[in-house]
Amino acid sequence: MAEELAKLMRGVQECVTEEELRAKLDAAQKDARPLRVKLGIDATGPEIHLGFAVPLRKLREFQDEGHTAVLIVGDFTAMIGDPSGQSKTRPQLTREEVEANVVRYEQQLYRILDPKRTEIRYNSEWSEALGTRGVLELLGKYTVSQILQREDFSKRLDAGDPVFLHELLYPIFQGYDSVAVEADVELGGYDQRLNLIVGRELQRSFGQPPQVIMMMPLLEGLSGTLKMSKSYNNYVGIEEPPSEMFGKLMSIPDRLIEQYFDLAACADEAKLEEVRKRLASGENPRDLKAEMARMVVVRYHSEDAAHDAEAEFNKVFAKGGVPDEIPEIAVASGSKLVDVITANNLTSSKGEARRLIQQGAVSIEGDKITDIDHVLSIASPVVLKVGKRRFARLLPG
RNA sequence: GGGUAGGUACCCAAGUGGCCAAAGGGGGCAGACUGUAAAUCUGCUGGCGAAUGCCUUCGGGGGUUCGAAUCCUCCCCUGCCCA
Repeated sequence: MAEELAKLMRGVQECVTEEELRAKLDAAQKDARPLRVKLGIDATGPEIHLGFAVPLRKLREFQDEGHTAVLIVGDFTAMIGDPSGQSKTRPQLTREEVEANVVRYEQQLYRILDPKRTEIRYNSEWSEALGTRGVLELLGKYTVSQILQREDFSKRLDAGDPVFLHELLYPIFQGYDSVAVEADVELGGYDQRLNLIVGRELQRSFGQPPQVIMMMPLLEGLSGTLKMSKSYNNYVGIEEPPSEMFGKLMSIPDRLIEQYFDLAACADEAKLEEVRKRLASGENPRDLKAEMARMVVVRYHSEDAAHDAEAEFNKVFAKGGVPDEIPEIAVASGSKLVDVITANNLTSSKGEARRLIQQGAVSIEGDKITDIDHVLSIASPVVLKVGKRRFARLLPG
């Protein structure tokens, strides 16, 4: 019991409150009633990334103790868009798009979660049923100043940026999900703090025992400036091919190494201590980074895949070699290099292709091409390299 | 409803008649170097064209002008103050 609690508390940034969690775990055991552990998923995009994997793994730990995972697809709240951070209005998705995303999401979810103890619910189910009267009643349970405590809003207000009324309601609806599914515990990233607390308080207003909330640390994105997020395109998807994953992980700034060992590679405390020591000892951070990247690839693919990915990375980037599998392009004799590059999406415009050529980023069989008007005549297959990581094999055709 | 400040490229943000495809920063890409796709330094960062060039882009429409992101006008949107 104490063991279970300790396990569940590991890696949690903040828990409100640990005592309540202990009591709930006790009661669950006594009554043989599994806890309902809620986690909201963002189905505005089809991919699960390493950052979201953090709370998902915690959810799995709950499942391993026999508890039930309740995943909430925020198709209703998606119409509002989580106001955390930005003032952007998110693109509104149709029901069909959201459902398609959820289908893709599910297979990814079950790489981490146990499907037998998983319940997936759409929050439109109860939010839409609320009706105008119900909404008003719900809104009567919370005050403006409570919502405005939220830093996102107060910052935007102070900065003179617009805050729309419907955004203010986002936390309320998200909180109401907890009431609707009678959550015992809710997990989330630390940035979800206020949303999670609202859930607690609404449950209280509805006469339910308030959920315990557990916040997980946020994983920083690849460029190290913002949290990992689909909207910033700084993420590693858990279903990305091994070499892609490995390469992306190798690109993180050095200062994120420990964090990635912890949150992405799931290293235990002993390992983290070792990493700290080795970093401090002046060991080449690259090797540590490679170790971390390997651990992550092993986790989502396999030992073999990790080996191959690393071998390929070394071959291509450390030694300037060529990846094993590259697209093949048949080139009619007399074609212009710029056209071939552009037509095959190695660049997004001819202008970009020319720029890259001028910058010395394009080579054929290792020979740098500097003439932007270069005309191709291919007698036998040759390797075309554009920038550091775009390759193609040119075939006579 | 009145007053006032704004709406600029992927994001933030300068520009207030021609030198503006539009400063600067971020992000992205590339080169050098290296320890890697880290750090650092440098360059590039709307499209088409071989090119003098042409086309699209400064909230939207209309207008003034040889010429507009910049001026006028109407409209839409946001902040702030007043009612």
